[in-house]
Amino acid sequence: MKDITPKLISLFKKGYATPQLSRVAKKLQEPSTTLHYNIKKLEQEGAIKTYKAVFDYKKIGEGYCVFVLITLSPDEYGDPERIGNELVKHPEIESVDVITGDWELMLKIRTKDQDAYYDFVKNVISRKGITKIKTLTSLKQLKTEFVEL
Amino acid sequence: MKDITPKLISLFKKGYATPQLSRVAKKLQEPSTTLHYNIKKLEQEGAIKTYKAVFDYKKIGEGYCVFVLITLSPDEYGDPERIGNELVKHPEIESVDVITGDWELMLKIRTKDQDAYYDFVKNVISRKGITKIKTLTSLKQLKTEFVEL
DNA sequence: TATGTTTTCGTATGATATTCGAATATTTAT
DNA sequence: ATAAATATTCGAATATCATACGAAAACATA
Repeated sequence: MKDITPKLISLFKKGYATPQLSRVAKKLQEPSTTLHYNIKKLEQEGAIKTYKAVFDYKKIGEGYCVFVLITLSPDEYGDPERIGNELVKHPEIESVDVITGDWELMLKIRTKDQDAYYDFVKNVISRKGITKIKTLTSLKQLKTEFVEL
Repeated sequence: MKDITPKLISLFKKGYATPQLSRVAKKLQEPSTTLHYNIKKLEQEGAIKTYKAVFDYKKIGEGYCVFVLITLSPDEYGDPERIGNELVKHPEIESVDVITGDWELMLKIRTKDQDAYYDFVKNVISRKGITKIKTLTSLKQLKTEFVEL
């Protein structure tokens, strides 16, 4: 056994997919060359960043999902993007937003289980610059990435 | 002009893409037939829900992004999934989660601008069953759907 | 160790995207 | 308004690619 699956998941999480021209052509009843032209234009304009897979995250060992609200320390408060751009690197993090209101950053994180999340908090989130976090645990995901579950 | 673009965006938001076998094969240095077998298995198991595009949402007229924390009325509190499953239908909503803590539901919503969001709140969110909402506006998106921006 | 099942992977085939060029539509300049 | 430049549509030919198939290997089960 080669166990290619985790490698596939890792690739498809961010890309390595492509539009299915023939299905689109059938659906929209337009010539595929015209669609091709329009799609390439969207890609070149940067309107489309990538094509990727959406998973049933429970089935790929990432069933635990949380939102993390982050309060930055006074010295980091002025530049939330600095810490945000470090967090972005971690594969467990689905999204990072600088936000308004009572907190400075919002993360969406997926891990295997609560234990794995606790490790992640210890190793990644509990660092200088982050004063306090509030974790909102997802009990049930009804829709993600525009895809109904 | 046919203005196919909005139709394409609508389709690619949820699907109409497919794995790019040849690129994966080159990347992983594995025979494409073996990869094909493994990918089909993931799809049949339901581990992969769909393949879709990730956009630069500013460039497709959905630059305004917010997180909405929802407090349900006492009579709806026991079954947050009911209202959640109604919300799921709206194309502006990227994700819907039932959550723990001070609120019952968490939404991620994308609209053109603040005006469009206000309309959305009036028409969709301000309804019986939803007592109170707290909107956290995204000032800057650093990562979304596992894709760095 | 034998038997059934799953996984790998080459070959052949069918399906599909992409290129190209011409026609049409749209925008821009005068 | 008209012409010129540019952008978009789309059919035909080509090149690329995914998929079906079958054989061999790996793995699991008894």
